[in-house]
Amino acid sequence: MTNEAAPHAEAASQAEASLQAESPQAESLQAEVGPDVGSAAANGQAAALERLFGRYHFPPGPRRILLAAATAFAERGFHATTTRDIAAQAGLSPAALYVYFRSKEEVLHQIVASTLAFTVEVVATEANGPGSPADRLTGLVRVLTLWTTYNSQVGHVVLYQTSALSPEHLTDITAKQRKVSQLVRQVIVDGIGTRDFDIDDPGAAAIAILSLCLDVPRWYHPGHRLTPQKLGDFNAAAALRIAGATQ
Amino acid sequence: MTNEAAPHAEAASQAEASLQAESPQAESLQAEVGPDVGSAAANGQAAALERLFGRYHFPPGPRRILLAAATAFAERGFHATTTRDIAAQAGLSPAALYVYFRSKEEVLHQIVASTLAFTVEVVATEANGPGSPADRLTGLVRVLTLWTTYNSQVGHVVLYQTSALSPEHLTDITAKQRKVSQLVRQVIVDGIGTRDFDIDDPGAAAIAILSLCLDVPRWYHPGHRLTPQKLGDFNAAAALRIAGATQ
DNA sequence: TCACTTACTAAGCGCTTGCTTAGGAAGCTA
DNA sequence: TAGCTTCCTAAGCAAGCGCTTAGTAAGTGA
Repeated sequence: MTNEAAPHAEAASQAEASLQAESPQAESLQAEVGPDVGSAAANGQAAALERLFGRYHFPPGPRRILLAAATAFAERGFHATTTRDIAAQAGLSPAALYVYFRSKEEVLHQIVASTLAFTVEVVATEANGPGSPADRLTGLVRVLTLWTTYNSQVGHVVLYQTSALSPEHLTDITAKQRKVSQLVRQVIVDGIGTRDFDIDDPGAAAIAILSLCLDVPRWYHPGHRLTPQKLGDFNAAAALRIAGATQ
Repeated sequence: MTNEAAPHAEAASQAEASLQAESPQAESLQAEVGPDVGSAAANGQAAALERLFGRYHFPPGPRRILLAAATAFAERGFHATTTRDIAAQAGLSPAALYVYFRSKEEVLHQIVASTLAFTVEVVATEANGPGSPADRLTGLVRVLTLWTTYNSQVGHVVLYQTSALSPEHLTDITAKQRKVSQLVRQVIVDGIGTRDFDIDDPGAAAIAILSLCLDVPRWYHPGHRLTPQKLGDFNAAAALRIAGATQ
């Protein structure tokens, strides 16, 4: 309340601005979805997050806090995580969090917003790519499945912790989530138009196909017998079947 | 800690015993999945919960607390809900909760356990029913979708709040969840055996089909343009397509 | 009438929470 | 060396938390 225009939340605010304004070079979006070859699966989650927060130019201090918070929020949930937990995991004092962020809730918002901003980029690239609607749907489902599989931890946060956001932040996040749904829906509508797909209700089909991809963080854990690649291929094939793709 | 064999947690313990021992007459399981005809959609969620807790013989006191807690856990999450919230919503004093339950965590466990016990019953009835594998898969997906749609609130709790359970309770709950997955998987395996279905990986197919049904509480809210019936039909058709049902 | 049971509540304890305030050490610039 | 900036911490406050203890009003059975 007394912290309305706190001078010390600048790093986060700058990053927030850059989140909206700047679009980093999209040369290798697909490569960035997953971990580097050879990196351990478990560590891959943290490494992917490090890269994500790096993309949006968070300085080292905020980045350590965001990384620690994302892991804790995923494992225990927002309300079960204390600011002391986050600070300890980041190797900082409890007060450090408030040097970079206005509140614990803002930490959550930064995590969710940057994750979703990247997701929208990745999905849009595939949805608006060249090729037939079937090709675009395949690419989209594969890349989204890879993303949720490799990043199942932060996926948990984006999907199941957003109710802890303030109303304003929730509006922002809901808009980004709707954007992803819209992109999927458009590919299906296009496919119906070209008679590549045969399905009555494109809205319901979009929801079902998104469910395949977005339900992953609920049950997947690193080391599952289905590798991210296998799961991406399976979901892509299942999506084509749901859409009634004509062979 | 000091409450190891508290005499006042008897109501819950008795209900827990009956939860495991007794199987109520399954005459009209399907009818019980949804609300009574004519009841408002929003109230239907509370009415369905009332019926559920009635099935498992919770006395009126515990029942009021379970109902209030289920609603609050669904809307705000376990950790964001206080015992005072629950008691106030139930019209009781904060201490009343501890007359019937050992802890707030036990309230959560009772909600999740009774919900899942009923889910297993409903799904098992469809999975082991008469008819071809395609008929059984259709019935299973339709009834499970109706269940998650009509009960999206408590669905939220069962699916996304279980990490707040104690290790012992979590083991119990995970076993029940696995039972549901097993039932779906078996129908698909049967269908592959009879050549009704054409799919390489029955495990992955079971996961995908369950995702259609279980992702519902994440996005569905009463009043959505897709009615529970429409959604049940759509998901049943989508499940057949995923399984590669031969027409 | 009186012992007993049922179904709760008033009051509050000990602890943890998110967050604030005031300040300090280390490094850079001139 | 002096002044300034950067990056962070020690200490603690007010509020709220889960849960306990001791007790009471309203029935019930003999």
